[in-house]
Amino acid sequence: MPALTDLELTVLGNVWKKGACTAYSVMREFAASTSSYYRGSAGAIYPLLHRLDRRGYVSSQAGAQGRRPRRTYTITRQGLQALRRWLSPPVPAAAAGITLDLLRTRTYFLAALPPAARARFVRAAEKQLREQLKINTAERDRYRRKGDPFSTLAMEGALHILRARLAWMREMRRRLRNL
Amino acid sequence: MPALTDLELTVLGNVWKKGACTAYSVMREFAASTSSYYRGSAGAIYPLLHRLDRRGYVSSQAGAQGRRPRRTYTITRQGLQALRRWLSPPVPAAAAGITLDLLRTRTYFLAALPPAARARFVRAAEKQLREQLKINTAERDRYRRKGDPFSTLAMEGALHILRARLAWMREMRRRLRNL
DNA sequence: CCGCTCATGTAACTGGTTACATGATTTA
DNA sequence: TAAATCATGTAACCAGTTACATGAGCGG
Repeated sequence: MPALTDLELTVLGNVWKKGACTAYSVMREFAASTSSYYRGSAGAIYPLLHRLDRRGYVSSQAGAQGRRPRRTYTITRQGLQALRRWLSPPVPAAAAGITLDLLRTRTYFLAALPPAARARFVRAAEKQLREQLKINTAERDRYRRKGDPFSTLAMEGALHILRARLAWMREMRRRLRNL
Repeated sequence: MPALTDLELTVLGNVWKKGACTAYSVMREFAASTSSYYRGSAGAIYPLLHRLDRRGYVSSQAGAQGRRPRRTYTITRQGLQALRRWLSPPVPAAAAGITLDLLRTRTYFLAALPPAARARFVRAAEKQLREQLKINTAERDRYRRKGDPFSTLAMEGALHILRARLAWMREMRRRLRNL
């Protein structure tokens, strides 16, 4: 059987964190998260949890109330083991490597613009970054109030990156002047 | 006709930057880049350039040398226009928003580990980040030597982010001690 | 009783990857 | 002359999204 993907492990982590929960509630969490690269669509989550169930990483209980199916998932020993292995060294290089940054990809081609338009791009980017900083600070605070120190720490990471990108834009503005 | 995707615009930008070039050379560039989220596979690039050609964003010249096809692409006026529009305000919120960070996704679930193992994770992550910092610094220097200030600036952005993630890990180590 | 949210699922689509086929040209 | 690289392409696959269908339960 193939290794679990990052999405599968992230879902597994969610199930672990919540205790018994439905596929729907995991889906909501993904959809609500501002940080999510995955949209958290039903078409991804439902088959994924079936898969985890079949392979023994989670167990499922059919809900007794009513006649319609209401399935709750719980992580198994094997699932917790897989989750812990994922969180243990060695950390794969790809996890630390730089990913897609739509501001960076644009920066490569800034020479295609006249100087004044380059400055406009940078200012617009700074504005958007400040906007994102506001949104994600609010999310960090929500986690903090909920008393979830690890999610708080995770969002803190997102804020670090956002501030770094903002500093990069300020530096860019300076450097563009004498180019 | 639908709007161009970010990948299409990135390829278009590459063609603009190189002047006349083959699909193969664009593919090599993507494959070589450490920053690329796209692998730069033939199966993606070749059809993509055909598409840009059909829609008038690039023009193609069949190579005269030999009897085998050797197609070079050049950006058109319409293509340059699209590229400039991409680089002009408003910057879409998604471009500034936070993306997938495989260290962050792991951080959410660090509570599943015993305290000593958490610290091991952070140290391993720091090690990988330092490794990536070395690799990307070298890439930045390559761009600098080539005299490409915008690509240099772009890689500078990647370095900013890598350093921010490293600082975040150091902070995490401190915070984990009294948790 | 109307609409909203909870809840489960599927079918069609999309866009990129993997793996392969093919052949010319260059280099050891 | 063999191996590597340049060069172009395609077919099968895969994972996630979009859009939809279905129905229960609850609040206004």
